Amino acid sequence: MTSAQSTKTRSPRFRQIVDCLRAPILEGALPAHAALPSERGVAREYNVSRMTARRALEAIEAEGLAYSEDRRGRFVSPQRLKYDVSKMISLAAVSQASGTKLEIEVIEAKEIKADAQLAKSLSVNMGEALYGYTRLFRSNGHAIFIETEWVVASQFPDLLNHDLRQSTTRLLEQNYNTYAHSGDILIRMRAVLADESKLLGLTPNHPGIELEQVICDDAGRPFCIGRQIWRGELAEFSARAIVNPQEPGRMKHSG
Amino acid sequence: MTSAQSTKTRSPRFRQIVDCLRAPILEGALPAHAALPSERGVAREYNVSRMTARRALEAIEAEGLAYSEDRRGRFVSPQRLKYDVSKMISLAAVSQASGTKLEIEVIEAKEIKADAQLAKSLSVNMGEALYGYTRLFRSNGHAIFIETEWVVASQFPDLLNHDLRQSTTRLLEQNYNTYAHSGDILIRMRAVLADESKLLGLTPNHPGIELEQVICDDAGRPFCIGRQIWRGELAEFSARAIVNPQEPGRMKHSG
DNA sequence: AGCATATTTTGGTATATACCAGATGGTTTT
DNA sequence: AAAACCATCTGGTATATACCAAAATATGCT
Repeated sequence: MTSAQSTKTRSPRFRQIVDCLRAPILEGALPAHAALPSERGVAREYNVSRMTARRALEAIEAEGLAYSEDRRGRFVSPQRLKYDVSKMISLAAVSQASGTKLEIEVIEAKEIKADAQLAKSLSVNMGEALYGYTRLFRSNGHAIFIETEWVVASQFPDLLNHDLRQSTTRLLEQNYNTYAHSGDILIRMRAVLADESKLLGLTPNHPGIELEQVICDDAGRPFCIGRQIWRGELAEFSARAIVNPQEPGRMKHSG
Repeated sequence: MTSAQSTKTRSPRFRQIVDCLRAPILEGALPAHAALPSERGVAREYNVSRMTARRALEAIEAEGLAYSEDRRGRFVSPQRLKYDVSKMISLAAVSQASGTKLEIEVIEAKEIKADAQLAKSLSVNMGEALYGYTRLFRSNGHAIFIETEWVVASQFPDLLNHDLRQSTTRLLEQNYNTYAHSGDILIRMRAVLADESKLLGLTPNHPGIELEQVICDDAGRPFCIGRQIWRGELAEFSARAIVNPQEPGRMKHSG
């Protein structure tokens, strides 16, 4: 007979707790990175089992309002980082547009041989030597996304001896006279993989957004492939699309 | 003493099950919408508790490989639907580009008064009459995203009496001589809300991708605001970015 | 102060059990 | 053939309990 009258079709208990937890965050009563109550704390406070408390906190996470760190606690998410994909092609845009300084840590940098997919994207033969490097991007020490880029080694000799903790676009401009002109971009949602989670300080299966880009020079030749995986709750992409006005002949309807 | 020797730091049990469940899906052994084993089924088969089985299946969901329907089961996800945001601004692109026919169901259509945000985006005064309509998009009966659009009522008189189960862009072109020229697009990840879940046939908190767009005419005047919420595992957005080559003066570095 | 050592707290994993309500499918009745 | 009924299966919710290992904190010692 526990709470008999109201057990009709009311929202589940954990969802009510979610509402209580959400309110102070949305009201701004809690600053970014402030600690949320622990699972056991919520369980005590609302007199539910720990698993129910956990489900409530996980829902808050799913809404992007908080993130969890293993064996540390849950914390209020900072603001999203806006990335204008049509203004600039690399991270300089992110860093400038949002007024946020991005810290870059080089995770790995090595020479590899192009597999089928990379070879095709970069218009080179399979087995061609490529430079590949993986970097972790943070803002105020808070991990945001991981990026791996590949370029043709012969085109950018000695690239890996440069300081990779800067905008790649700029680096290639200043040292190799190669300018980014256009880029094809692909955005999709996927879960963060196990190895990526470790770098991002997340638990596996955290929802993320993958961004792939092929960067081309003035001649339309691709010279750089990039693949980013963002913490989903921190990503925000903007773009400006222009419907081709010079080419209305393609319209086919008879009206 | 249950499985003593191997309890060092190996991956958790549910993750091993995930690997087993994932394999046949990735190999294509299971067609789209094929049923996965039930939670109780997995629990029996792998000799784990139902909650552990559930966690494994939820992980498969998080990876976008399957979706669940309440009290029906879990099923293999179909292919993603590609949406080129830079080619065209409305759904005609989706429908054509992917070669998939989209079924459109009108959920709601009514006249409202512009709130502060809508008024600002559409460059009209607050309280101005708008037409707002919500449509559900499916492919082969499978819900993919919900879209709500708002237009200025006085600009498109009688709009709601037209058949809204078609491309809005086309409708406005043919009947009101208004052509989409450019659009600002915003993409971000967020959980699917409760009311949206019902329409999409999902459980709340399903990870989704929100796409907002402001569509402008040749004169740069905004005439339509659209907001879509996609099932995250089904969305894939592409874009072509072109770095402005006529305007290199903005570069500020001293090199 | 600086260091090493316990203790507590935390999220993650896992089991066992229980009930609910909608969906499903087979059976019976009309 | 259509409608009504019913047992079964399903995912969703919820509790109670237990252990692990890493992180944070407190404690004691030098």
